[in-house]
Amino acid sequence: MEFSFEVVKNDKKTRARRGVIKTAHGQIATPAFSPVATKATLKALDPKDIKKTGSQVVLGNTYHLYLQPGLRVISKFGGFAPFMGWAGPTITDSGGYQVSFLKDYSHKDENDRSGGIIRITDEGAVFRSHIDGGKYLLTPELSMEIQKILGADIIMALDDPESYDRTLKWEERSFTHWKKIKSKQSLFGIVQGGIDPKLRKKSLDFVLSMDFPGIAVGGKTIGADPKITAKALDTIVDLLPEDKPLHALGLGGGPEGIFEAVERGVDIFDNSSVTRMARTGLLFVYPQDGGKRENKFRVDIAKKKYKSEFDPVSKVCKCYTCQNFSMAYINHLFKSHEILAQRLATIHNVTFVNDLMNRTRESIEAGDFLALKSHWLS
RNA sequence: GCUGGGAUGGCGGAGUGGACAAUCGCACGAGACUGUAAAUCUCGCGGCCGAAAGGCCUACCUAGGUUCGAAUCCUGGUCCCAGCA
Repeated sequence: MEFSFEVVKNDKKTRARRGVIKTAHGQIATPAFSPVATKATLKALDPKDIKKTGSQVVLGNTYHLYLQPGLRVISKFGGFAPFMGWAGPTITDSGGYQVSFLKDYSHKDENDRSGGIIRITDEGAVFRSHIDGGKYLLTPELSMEIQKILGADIIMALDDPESYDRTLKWEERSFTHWKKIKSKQSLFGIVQGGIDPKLRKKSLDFVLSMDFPGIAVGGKTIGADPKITAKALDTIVDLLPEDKPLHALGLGGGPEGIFEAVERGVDIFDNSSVTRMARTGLLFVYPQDGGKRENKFRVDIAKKKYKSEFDPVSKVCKCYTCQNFSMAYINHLFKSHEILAQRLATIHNVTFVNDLMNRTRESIEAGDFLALKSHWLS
C-alpha cells in the first residue's frame, strides 16, 4: 500500500498532532490545508502558482468533473491531476456535498430541466445537471467508479449530509464497492451527526468498524462558526484512533476555525471559501497587520480606504502578491474588474493559509501549539 | 441667423396628465460567502424621522400658466445637439 499515515509528534496539552501522509504522488506534512480545485482548476492559478503558494495537495470534485468534461476525457489522461498538470497528491469529494447543496434547487416536478435534485432515495440521488439539464442517478457505487477514474490519492465515501441514517447505508455500500473494484486509492469514511455526541460517536464507531484508511468529519456544523465547529469536534475528539488521518470537510472559520480544529486532532482539511473570498476581495492578514478574531483576520481590499495605500496587504506575508504589489494596486484591480485581481488575491489567501499551517506544524514540533494559538486569538 | 430635436437622481437612460420620490443599467455604499451552479449573491442608494409599518419635506433646466391633479399640456427664458446658411 502506497498510502500511509504516521504521527511524528503529539502535542502534550491538546489533541493536535504533527504527522505525515504518504501517497503515491508525494507526502503531505500535516496538519495541512487542501485548496479546492473543484473543476480541475484552482481558480485563477496554474499548477506552478499552486506549488508556489506552498500547497501540498488539492481537492477535486466528483459531481463537477463527471458532468464536465466527463469520464472519457479524464480517463484518457489517467486522472484529473495529470489532466490539470498537477503532479502532487490529490483528494476528491464524493458528490455528497452536492446531494445536500443542490437541494436548494430541488424540483417539484421531474420535467423541470434546470439543474438540481429531483429526489433522494436510499438507492441514490436523482438530479439534473446544472450544465445541460441531463438526468443522472448518483449512487455510492457510481461515486466510487467515478472517483477511481478521477484518480485521486484520497477519495470520500458518498454521504447525505442531511440524512444521518442514509449516510450510514451509503458509506457501507461505498466501502463494499471500493473493495470490490480493488481501488488503490484511500477511501475515507465520513462521520456525521452534528453536535450530538451520541450520533457522532455512533457514526464514528461505524466508520471504524469498517476499517476505512482515513476518517472525515462532515456536515454543516464543521463549516460553521469556530465555536460550533469546536463543539462538533469535541464529540469525537477522545475517540479518535492514533493511526488514521482525520480530514475536516469544508472546514471554515478562517484562522480561528483552523486552530480549534487542529487542537481537536484534525490533520487535513479543505475549504473553498479561502479561494472564493479571495475572488471577492477578502484577503487574510496576520495579527501583526491588525488581523484578529473580530475582523476574522481579513481585510476587504476593495474598500475605499485602501485606494491609495502604499503598503502591501500584509507586511509579514512572503507571498508573490505581498512581495510585489501595494494595496492600492490590488484595490484598483478589483475596482476595475481586472482579471489579475483574481490571481493575486488567490495567491495571497492560499499562501496565507498554507503558511498558517506551516507555523502550526512548527509549533507542534516545538511543543508550543497553544502559545501560537493564543498569540493569534488573544 | 433659420429649421428641427432635446434638457429627468453621481452617470446613461425609461416615463409623456393621476397607481412617481420616479422602471432599468452603471457607479457608489453595506453585508454575505465554509466537502464551489460563486470574477457570485443579497440589501441600500433625494433629505429628515422611524426597528419597521409608515410619515413629513424638497424635487424631473428656469419663470409663469392651465388643471381637482403636471416630470408629463401651454407660454416666456436659458443652455445643448443636428441640418441649413
